[in-house]
Amino acid sequence: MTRRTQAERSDATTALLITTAQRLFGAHGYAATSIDAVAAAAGVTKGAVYHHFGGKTALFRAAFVREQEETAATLERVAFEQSDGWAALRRGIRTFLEHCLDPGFRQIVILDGPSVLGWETVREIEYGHALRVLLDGMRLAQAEGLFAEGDLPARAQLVFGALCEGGMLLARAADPVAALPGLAAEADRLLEAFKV
Amino acid sequence: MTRRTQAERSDATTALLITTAQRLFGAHGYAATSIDAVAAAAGVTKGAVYHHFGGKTALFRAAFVREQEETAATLERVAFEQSDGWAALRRGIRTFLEHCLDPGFRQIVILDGPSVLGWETVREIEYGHALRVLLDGMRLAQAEGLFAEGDLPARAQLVFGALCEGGMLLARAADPVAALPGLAAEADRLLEAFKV
DNA sequence: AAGGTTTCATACTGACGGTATGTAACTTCC
DNA sequence: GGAAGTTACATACCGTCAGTATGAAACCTT
Repeated sequence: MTRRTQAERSDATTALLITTAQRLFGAHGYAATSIDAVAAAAGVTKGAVYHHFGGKTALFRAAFVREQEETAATLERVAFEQSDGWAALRRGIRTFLEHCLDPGFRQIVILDGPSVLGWETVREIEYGHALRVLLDGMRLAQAEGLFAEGDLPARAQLVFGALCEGGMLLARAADPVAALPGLAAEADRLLEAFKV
Repeated sequence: MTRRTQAERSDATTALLITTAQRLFGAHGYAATSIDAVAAAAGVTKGAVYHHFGGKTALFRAAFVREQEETAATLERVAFEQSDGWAALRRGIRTFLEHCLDPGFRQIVILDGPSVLGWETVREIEYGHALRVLLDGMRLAQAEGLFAEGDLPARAQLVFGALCEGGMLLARAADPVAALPGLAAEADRLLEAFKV
């Protein structure tokens, strides 16, 4: 093997483990995925996992954070393309719903996340990613005079909960692509509740 | 022990197991609760559990259904006291949020349910209980001409998702009793989105 | 009351999360 | 540039727990 620094070795293994964990946890769920399975799929053994992560929960948390990072990045990208805060919110809703068509995202973030990490931890992470983007959009819309006064964090949370349900609903639809517009319309309507 | 019929023995043990499972799953979560622990707390052994239930998941499912039954009963009771469909919906929202102050309900229904049973199963059960009451309320309000046309099941689902988030938010508040009115107001506002 | 069925207890197996310990790869210091 | 020490991993092992097999006790049928 070519000579690598410790940092390179460590980073490569860690990154590979997170990617592998994301794939397996996402495909089969947390409970049905053993640490040995993740390690084997990554070409290492359990020892490596426990060297880099505190335990199975910590490994899952890393995969969860990765999902959140990817989601937030996508949301921010499409939001920036919009002209005003309100358009960004509407576009974000649609994008989030589409994002829920990824089975791995649904399994890790929506289904297993709260159970494995607890609600507090999940929301803490989301406040730094997907939920932050939503809240930023609401703040922007409010600054533009389009959004009613009120408890914005709570409001964002409620809408976020509705969107997660919408995403699951969409994924179960016989034809998700066809179901998206109608569902997005209902979600948009939810948002209208807070229009000034 | 006094002589009992088989049906009495069976029903008594089953009921006791469900109640005990509800308590332990609710207090410590699904993963941290062993079948042996439930059996011991109910004064029987694992053999009895596996005689009456297909496995740990089936036992949890029974506890989940029980939670739903209790929730739906409470919601229906308060809804019947209201004068019209819209008032019933508003009262139901408030009652559901209060119901989320029960840690066992949050743990079993909101946190562990989707992960353990899967989203399909959870929603199937909820469609026969809590979600059905919400949908009935929406249908009633619509029949009274107060509720806008649209995909009611999807709408109920979205609102339900928002309410679950609201319930978790409420439970985390430093003073839930004080936080309830504000949160209920935000949730009510969500509902206003569908007012004609 | 004898034989059959239901209800449950006991004994056991395999899988898996986690730990302890050993070893190879890399870094630091002389 | 080699010894000493640290980091990155592998291997072996333990405890826990879901699930199964088997047997005994309670109940039912005739």
